[in-house]
Amino acid sequence: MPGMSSETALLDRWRSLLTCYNEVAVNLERALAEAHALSLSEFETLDRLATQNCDKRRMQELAEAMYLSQSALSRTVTRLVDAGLVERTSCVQDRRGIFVELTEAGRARHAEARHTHLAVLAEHLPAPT
Amino acid sequence: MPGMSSETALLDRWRSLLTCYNEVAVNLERALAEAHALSLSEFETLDRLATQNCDKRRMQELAEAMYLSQSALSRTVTRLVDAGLVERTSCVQDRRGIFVELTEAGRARHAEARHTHLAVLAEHLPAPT
DNA sequence: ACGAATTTAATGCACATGCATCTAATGCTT
DNA sequence: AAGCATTAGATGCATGTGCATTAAATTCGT
Repeated sequence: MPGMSSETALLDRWRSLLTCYNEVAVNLERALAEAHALSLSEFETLDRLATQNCDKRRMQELAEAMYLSQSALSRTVTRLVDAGLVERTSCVQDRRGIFVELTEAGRARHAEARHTHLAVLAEHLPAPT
Repeated sequence: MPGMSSETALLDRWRSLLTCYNEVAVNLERALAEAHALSLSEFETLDRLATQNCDKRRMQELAEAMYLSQSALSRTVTRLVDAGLVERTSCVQDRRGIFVELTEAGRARHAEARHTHLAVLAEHLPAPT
């Protein structure tokens, strides 16, 4: 029966991807929440802002680099604003646009959380075969 | 600076895992919903029941093999029951336990959906390097 | 230059999930 | 045998997400 073994190989790869992803994601989520009061989405948002050269990003640019819908990102940013970690500033060139910018507190929180992030990856992300 | 390149390698692997997982998961979710009115969790639940030798599983056994909390699984099963795809039958040996069992409709739905599942994996799961 | 179409981001809504709790049944200790 | 601890699974609750819609600003067509 042709294609049989490639089907099971495909399923195996998907299963192992799923296992691996969930293992890391669950532990990241827990560690970031406990140690830094951040969800994974929140950390990823801060990380995009801290990592890219300029600390000021349009919502849309942010959304493109992330695995969140536009609405989910909007609310994530709202939570970060409420926590004092980012600020929204409207953009003069196109007044529909919104800039999101790290605050000092946001930069500091990200710097702390980065270590936890790396530690969890080192512990739970299996080495490449 | 020691460990520097391994850190970026770690981050790169995590990013690519994330990208890959999201790409596949989003497409699976959409394809299964459109073509078979199933969420990924629902499909995975049916799949566990259809794949394991006996079609009758305790909630707990099911939960162990899945990436869902106990409560999420309980509600997923409730949705599948409402859709007529599985049945709950209580277990005589231990009357706290609940057996979950595929119905004929459930078996049929899984058989159809399996093809969609494989097709999406084949299309979106990158080949191993 | 004016109006329609498009784009940006926020919001109402429905819903799936996890945590904590609850109920029922079983096991364990004395 | 009685009582306490444990286990199985369901449910209340809070929350994060996506879809569809909305409001405001910009762009395009004529």
